[in-house]
Amino acid sequence: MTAFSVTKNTSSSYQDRLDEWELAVVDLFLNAASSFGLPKSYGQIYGLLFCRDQSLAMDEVMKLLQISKGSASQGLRALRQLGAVSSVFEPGDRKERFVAEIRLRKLVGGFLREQADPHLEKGVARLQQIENLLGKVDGKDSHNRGIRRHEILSGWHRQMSRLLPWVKMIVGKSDRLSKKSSE
Amino acid sequence: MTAFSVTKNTSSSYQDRLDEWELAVVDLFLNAASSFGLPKSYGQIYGLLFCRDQSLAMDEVMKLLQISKGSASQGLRALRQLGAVSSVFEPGDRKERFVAEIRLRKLVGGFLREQADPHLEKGVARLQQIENLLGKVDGKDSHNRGIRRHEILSGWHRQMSRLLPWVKMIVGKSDRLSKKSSE
DNA sequence: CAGTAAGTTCAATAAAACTTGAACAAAGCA
DNA sequence: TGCTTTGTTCAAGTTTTATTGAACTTACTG
Repeated sequence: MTAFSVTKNTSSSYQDRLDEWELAVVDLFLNAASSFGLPKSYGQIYGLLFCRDQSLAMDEVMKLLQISKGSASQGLRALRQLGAVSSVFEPGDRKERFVAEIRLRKLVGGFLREQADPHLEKGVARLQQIENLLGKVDGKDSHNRGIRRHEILSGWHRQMSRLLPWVKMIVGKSDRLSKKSSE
Repeated sequence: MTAFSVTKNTSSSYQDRLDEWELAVVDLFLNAASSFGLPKSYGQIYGLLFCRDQSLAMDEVMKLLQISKGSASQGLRALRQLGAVSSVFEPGDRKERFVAEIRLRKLVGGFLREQADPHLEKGVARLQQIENLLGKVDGKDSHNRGIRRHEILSGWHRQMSRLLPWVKMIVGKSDRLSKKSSE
């Protein structure tokens, strides 16, 4: 709210404000992050880095997005863990600087690796647990029913396991027409 | 907690408690729901129906899961909207009864239709908005950068649009070996 | 019709998730 | 070593989201 109107802001080398289109992109990623179940601040940070050609350091991210040190630190760490940003060290500078990964295949791959794969693994354990509980069921009807449900869940698990590799394949394997990068 | 131990509970026709394996399944779906960004109660409700051969009415769901009327009502409605449960009316009974959809293809299809497709549509609008904002950028460098980013985002959008149909295809097209249903 | 059962709504409440910032560690530099 | 910069951690605070239950509709039923 209360935007300081349309100040030119074309003064010197560094800006401390985002362009309007950058704000829109940041907001786009903010929303995207929520719908992938990630904190909004992660989306903002990624969005900002996505907009920039130059790497940014943590304090610049904090200032530009007006988020706290804690959020910036945790967000950048998580994004790196996801493979969505990588860090670079300019020689003769102690600060760690960050750039966004813009290859969709990498982004999707990282997300699946960090989010989907762990769920599938937990799924195995849960199925096992259900199987165990089926051992000590009194009623025969319930036991049979349980067996059938366990079979269904196992089938689903198998199918999801198969799906993920396809997703990783399909994304990024498009007509490599336009520009060189970005996929 | 404080389970009334291993009471036989095989007495008469209706039980008011879940078997241990059923509790485990309900919990599995509770967790699954959270990780898909849906309220936990939706997962519980679906999980319960998934376990049962017979349809359940809303009051039975409430009692078995110990959730409120509001949660049950909203949960069942949302799940039906997602295509994850369907309702049946026993003749001569005023109550609406519910059963779980167990075909994975249907579940995934419904989820994508209700969750992913809307996001893709909103994406078109957002891209348009960014394009508009690029019209009124002062700096040439920023403008160019914005154009490039817009192209990247458009490419991503196109790829995601392509991916979804594949997902719907792949899921459920497995070796139709074991049982007849469940896919 | 009045009475009742089934289901919805939504403001209030509870629970979960995110963000903050001050205290803390780590490491370069003088 | 002491000073400074960079980055992490986490308890407390804030915001968001989900759940509850009482009041309200709807529509059977006698």
